[in-house]
Amino acid sequence: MRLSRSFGKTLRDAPADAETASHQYLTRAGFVQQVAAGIYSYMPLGWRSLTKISNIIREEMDRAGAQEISMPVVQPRELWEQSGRADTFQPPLASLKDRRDRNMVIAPTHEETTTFMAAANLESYRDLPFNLYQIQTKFRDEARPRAGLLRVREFEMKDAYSFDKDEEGLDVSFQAMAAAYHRIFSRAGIDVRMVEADSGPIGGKDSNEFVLLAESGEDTIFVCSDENCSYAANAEKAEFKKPAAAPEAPGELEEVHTPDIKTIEGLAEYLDVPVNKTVKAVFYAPESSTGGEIVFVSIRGDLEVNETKLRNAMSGAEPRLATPEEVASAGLVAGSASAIGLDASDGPRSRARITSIVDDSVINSPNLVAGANRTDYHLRNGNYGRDFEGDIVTDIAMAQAGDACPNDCDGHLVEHRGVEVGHIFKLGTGYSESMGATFLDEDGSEKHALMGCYGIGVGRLLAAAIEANHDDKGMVLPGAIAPYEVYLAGLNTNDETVVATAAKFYEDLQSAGVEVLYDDRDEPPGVKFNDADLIGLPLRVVVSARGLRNGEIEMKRRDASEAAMTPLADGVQAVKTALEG
RNA sequence: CGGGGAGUGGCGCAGCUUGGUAGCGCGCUUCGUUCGGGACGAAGAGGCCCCGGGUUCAAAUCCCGGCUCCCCGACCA
Repeated sequence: MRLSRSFGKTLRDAPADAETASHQYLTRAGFVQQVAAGIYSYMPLGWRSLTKISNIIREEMDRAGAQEISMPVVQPRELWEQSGRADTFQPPLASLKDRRDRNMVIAPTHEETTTFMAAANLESYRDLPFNLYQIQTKFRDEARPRAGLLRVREFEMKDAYSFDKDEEGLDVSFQAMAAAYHRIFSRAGIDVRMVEADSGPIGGKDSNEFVLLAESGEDTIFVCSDENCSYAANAEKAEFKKPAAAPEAPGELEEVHTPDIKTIEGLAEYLDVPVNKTVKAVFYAPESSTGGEIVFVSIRGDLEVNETKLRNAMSGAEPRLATPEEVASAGLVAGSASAIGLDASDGPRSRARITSIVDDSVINSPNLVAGANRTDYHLRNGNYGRDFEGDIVTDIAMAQAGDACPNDCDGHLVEHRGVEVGHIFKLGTGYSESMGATFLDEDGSEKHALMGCYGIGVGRLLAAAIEANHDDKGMVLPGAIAPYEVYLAGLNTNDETVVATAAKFYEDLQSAGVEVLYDDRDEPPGVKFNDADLIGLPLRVVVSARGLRNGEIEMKRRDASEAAMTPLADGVQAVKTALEG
């Protein structure tokens, strides 16, 4: 493609409100155009990159045995009522009515549609397994799109759905997709980590995210520092070893006066005990609650509550911090509360409205300082089991950098920021039950198919790749996803020999199967070099009067600081060699 | 949804406090010169100043209402 004919122009200045590198460079290089908040058009260069990513994904999905299909973006709301997600999907389903007043939705994902398709064609265990995928537009009316293509409302997504007859089959399908994902990201030239993740409301037992490490990412992940240990997890999911306290004989419960002490740190200092010898109380309520229910969380003073883990402990109900009014009406004394004495069945602190959830850090820690449920008083020597109990005891603590790895190794957790570019789930039978995807098994019994689902955000992957690969001049695109392989610039546009030689070389490269963006514009060298750096193709080739005096052209890799001269006669081969290296 | 910021030629901005001819840089058009890291000269084109209402002789500027976009947070299978 001749740059003079390529639609779209480079911009010297980025829009002032573009803050992240990928947003700025995608806009300046003319890859995308913003249409509305979180809604973008792809221009020719951007779409070529997106197509390259899509093709890599397509090849690897096909290789993994998945079959490509295409499902509708606009679909009847009844499908979503059948699965039960019509009113629960967050962010809210975008809806519209067709001319016959029928309720339609704009699909944010396609579990319903795929399962509907599977149900109509699945009869026997002999039909299983199969895996269906598409690369297609999704719309999610996110509350806050941000950072260019990193978080948008409408986007291209590869979504695949596997169907198996049993758990073993699901494991095989799941592993096949994980392997395909590793190949896809490797071929795209980006370094991702597969991390354990929370499944969230979609449910299922296993879920892994593929995260590209980048400071501008929205996600926090923890990776074990031990090279021989593979532990890596999203902060929402991350576990860690909580060192057990030294065994101590339980002391006698003792009330102490703690005037004006409201924080754990203040309490620990005032009583001269380590923070991890205290237990703090945090009050939550189910998001939807207006009835005064309280979730009373007890966790060791040195730990913070992980609200995702808490949500799972609350059977999926979204937790929110309880309001001061709710806390007061439950008879709890903020700043001096504890689960000790929570069992009193009379009065406002009736257990009917209070669920006690205790982090497992508490049960092995003897003689904790706890609230006395009386303003300005605390208790020494609180012991789980003797003085208080929980309705639920589980891990609800937030991991922090430096915590011990949960695996059997000597490592600790190292914190990274990252962008989630892929997510794979084991769904189980939830959708096959609601949508009726059943089959007759070998023994003649009717069973529900076990499902998995597997997503990749295609545009986000492009943005993430730029976040991870750029410098202060522009993108440094991995070759496999760059819109072209070579940026060919002819300098000295007043020199007929240079122009003719550059044009000839352009034809020669194309004939040799090299994808070339030929900068044939009548622009000064500086403009061409800066645009070459901005667009970030892997290799820059310069034809100039200076070089041609020695019968040479110049080649420079985008990720290299030095250029090298090559005889023009060997140019095509030299370019091919450089692209492979 | 809570908090903050911003809407003026394609992009980046000034003008608004103190109402009175819309301005600058880049980009764009034409001609000439120039040609290895965002060249130079000359002549041009291009603006419902976000929208609606109000005040005023007069509104980009003041007042009221609305819309949009960005950032932080909440949220984000």
